[in-house]
Amino acid sequence: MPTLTLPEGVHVELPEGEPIGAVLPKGTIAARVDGELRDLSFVPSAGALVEPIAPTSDEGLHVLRHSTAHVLAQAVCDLYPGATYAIGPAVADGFYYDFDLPEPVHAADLAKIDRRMRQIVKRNQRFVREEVTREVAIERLRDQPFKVEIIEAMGAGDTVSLYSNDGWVDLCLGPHVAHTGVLGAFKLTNVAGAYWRGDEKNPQLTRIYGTAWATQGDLDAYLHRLEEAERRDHRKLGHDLDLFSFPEEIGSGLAVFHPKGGLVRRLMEDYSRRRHEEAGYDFVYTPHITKAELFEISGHLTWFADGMFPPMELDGGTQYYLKPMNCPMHILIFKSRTRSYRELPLRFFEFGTVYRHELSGVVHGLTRVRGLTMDDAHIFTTREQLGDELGSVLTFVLDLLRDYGLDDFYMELSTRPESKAVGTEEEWNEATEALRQAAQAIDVPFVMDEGGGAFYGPKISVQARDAIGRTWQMSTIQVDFQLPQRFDMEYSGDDNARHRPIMIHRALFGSVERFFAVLTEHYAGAFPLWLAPEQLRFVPVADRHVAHCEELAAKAKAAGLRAFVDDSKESVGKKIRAAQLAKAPYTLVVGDQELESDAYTVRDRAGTETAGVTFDRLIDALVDEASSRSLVQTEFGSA
RNA sequence: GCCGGCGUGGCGCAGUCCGGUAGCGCAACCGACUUGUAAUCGGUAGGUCGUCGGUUCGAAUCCGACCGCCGGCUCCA
Repeated sequence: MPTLTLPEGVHVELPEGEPIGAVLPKGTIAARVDGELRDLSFVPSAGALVEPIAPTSDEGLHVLRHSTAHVLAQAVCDLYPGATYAIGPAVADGFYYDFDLPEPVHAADLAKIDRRMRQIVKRNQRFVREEVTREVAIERLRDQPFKVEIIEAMGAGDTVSLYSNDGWVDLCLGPHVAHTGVLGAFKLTNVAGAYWRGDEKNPQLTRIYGTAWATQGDLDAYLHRLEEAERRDHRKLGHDLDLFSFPEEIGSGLAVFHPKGGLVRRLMEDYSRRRHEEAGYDFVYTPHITKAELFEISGHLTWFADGMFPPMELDGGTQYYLKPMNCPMHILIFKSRTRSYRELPLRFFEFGTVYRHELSGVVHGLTRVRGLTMDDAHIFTTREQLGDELGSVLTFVLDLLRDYGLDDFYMELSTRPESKAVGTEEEWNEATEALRQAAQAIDVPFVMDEGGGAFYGPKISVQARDAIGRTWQMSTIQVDFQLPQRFDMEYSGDDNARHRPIMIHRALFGSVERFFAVLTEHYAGAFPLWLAPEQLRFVPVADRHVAHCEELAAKAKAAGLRAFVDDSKESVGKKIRAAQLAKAPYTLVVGDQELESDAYTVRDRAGTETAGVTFDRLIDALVDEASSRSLVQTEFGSA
C-alpha cells in the first residue's frame, strides 16, 4: 500500500491502484501531486506529496470553469448536431467555448443551452482521462477539424490527453472535476463572434461566454458586481445626467458635450492647465489639419494611414489630413528657430484635438472615439537631463491623478523590443534605466513588460484602479529616439556643437474624453464637489419662498459656489427626487421655518440629512470642501 | 473591418413572427393645488416607425443596400 503525504505532514495509506480522490477531504476539486495539477482520479506512486485544491482557490476556479466549458460544448453538440468545437478555456471570471455551428445561435438560445447543461450536471457524468498517441487522438476526433489541426501541430510521437464524459470527447490537458455534479454555480452570459486562433484572416466562430463560481453565493456576488458596473456606465450616466451625447448626424465616435458635461470638462481641464503652468510647461496651439508632408516626415502615413481619416484634396492636388497626433506640430515649434541647451528642457503642452479613424466596431462611448482631445505634452531634453526630467514628470503625473481622486496605481515599464528598434543600445539602456529609477523612487508598485516598448523608445504607463476595482490604463510617459531623428532636430550645446535632443511624449489623461468617462464611472456620476456641475440646490416649499431662495443662491454664488433654485411648480417631494436623480451634492429645502430662523436642514446626495445648520456655516463648509479637492466630504455628508 | 443582435415622439418600451396606414409610461406644455425631504391631480401637444430603394392594391411589419447603436473578435501610433 503506497503512503501519501498531505501538506499538513499527514501520511495516508492508499490501497494499490486507488485514485487520490479516495483520501482527500470532501469538497476537494483537484489536486497538486508532486507539483503537477491532477484529477482526483489520478493514481499516484508511493510517497507522492498530494495537495488538495479547494474550488474557491484560483486553481480550483480554473478547473471548475474549464470543466463547465466542457459541459457547455457537450450541450451545444447535443442541441446542434453537426457543430464542431474549437477551444474552450477558463478566462477571468468564467469561460468560453468557440464553435462552428450549422445555424446561428442567439442570446435567446442561451436559456435552452443552459437547461441542457443542467441536465448534464444532474447526471453526475464522470470526466474520464485517457492518454493516447497523436494518431489515436486524430482518429477519435476525426469529425472535429479544429481539434485535428491542433493535434497535427504537435510534435510527432507525443502523447496527448483526451477527456470524455458520456461519450463526448475533447482534446484537453485537464485537469477536470471528478464529475459534472459538482458544477452548477454558472451562468451563460453572452454570445459573440471570434476568429479562429484570433486571426482575422481565419474563419469566424461563434463564441459563447459564461461565468462560473464555487458557490451560488459567489455567482450572485459576481452578477451583482456586473450590475454595479452597468449602473456606473458612463454612456448611461452621460445621458441621464445630461453630460454629453453622440448625435448620429455628426457621426460615429464624435461626442458633443452638453452644458453640464462641458462644465465638468472645463473644470477638469482648468485644473490641469493650472498645474501644468506651475510645473513649467509652455502652452502652445496647433491646427487640426496639415499637409500630408508632415506625416510623411513623421512616418505616420507610412505605418498608420489606415488609422487616419482619408485626405482632403485641394485644387492644386495638395493633400491635407486631419491630424492623428500632435507631436510633429510641437516639433515644428521647436524647430522654428535655433535652440540652445540653455532653453532645455522645453515643455510644450496643448489640449490637442486629434482624429483617428477607428474601425466602426471598436468605437465605444467616450473611451474609444474618433475625435479626441489629448492632454498632450512633448518635452525636449538633453541626454543629461533625461533622468531628472522623467522623475519629475512621473511624480507630477501621479500627484495630479490623485487630485482627481484616483489613488490606487501600479506602473508598467516597457523595454526594448527584440526586433527592430531605433536608437543605440546605449541610449535605450540609459532611458530605460532612467525610467526604472524614476519608478523605483516612488512608492507605487511597478511591473516590467520586457520587450513591450514601441520600436522608438521605452515607456512607463500608469494603471489606476477605480472605485469598484477595475483597472484603467491612464498616463503614459514615452521616450522617443525616432522623431528627433526624422525631423532632424538639434540644439546648440555648451560645447558650441550641434546635439540632438531627446523627446518625451506624455499624457496624463490620455484623452480628455476617456478620462471624463473613467471619472464618471469612478464616481458613479456623483462628482466630488469641486467637479460637480451643480453644488447646491435650493428647493422652495411654496412659491412665496422662491424669492428668499434666490437671495440665498446669490449669496452662495458670491462665495464661488454653483447654486441653483428649483422653482418648478412641483411638490417638494418631486423636487427632492429630481435633486437626488441629478446627483446634486447638497439640497436645501426652504420654507416658512427658514424664513423665521437661520437654521437649515442640509440633505446630501446619499439622502443623509443634517438639521440646524446656519447658512453661513453651510457656505463656509461647502467652499472649504470645494477647494480641498479631497475625497473627504464635509460634516454634512458623504460621497 | 468581421460575427451576432438592435433602431418606433426627448427618454424607456409595446406593436414586427401571421402586411390592412401607430399605442403605453416618464419627460415637455397648459390648468388646478401652495405643498416640508425620492414621484399631487386633470388636460394638451408631439411620431415621414434610422435612411434610401424594392416587393405588394396596401409596408413600422417582407426583401436589399447604407447609416447608427449594443456584445464580442481584430486593432489601438
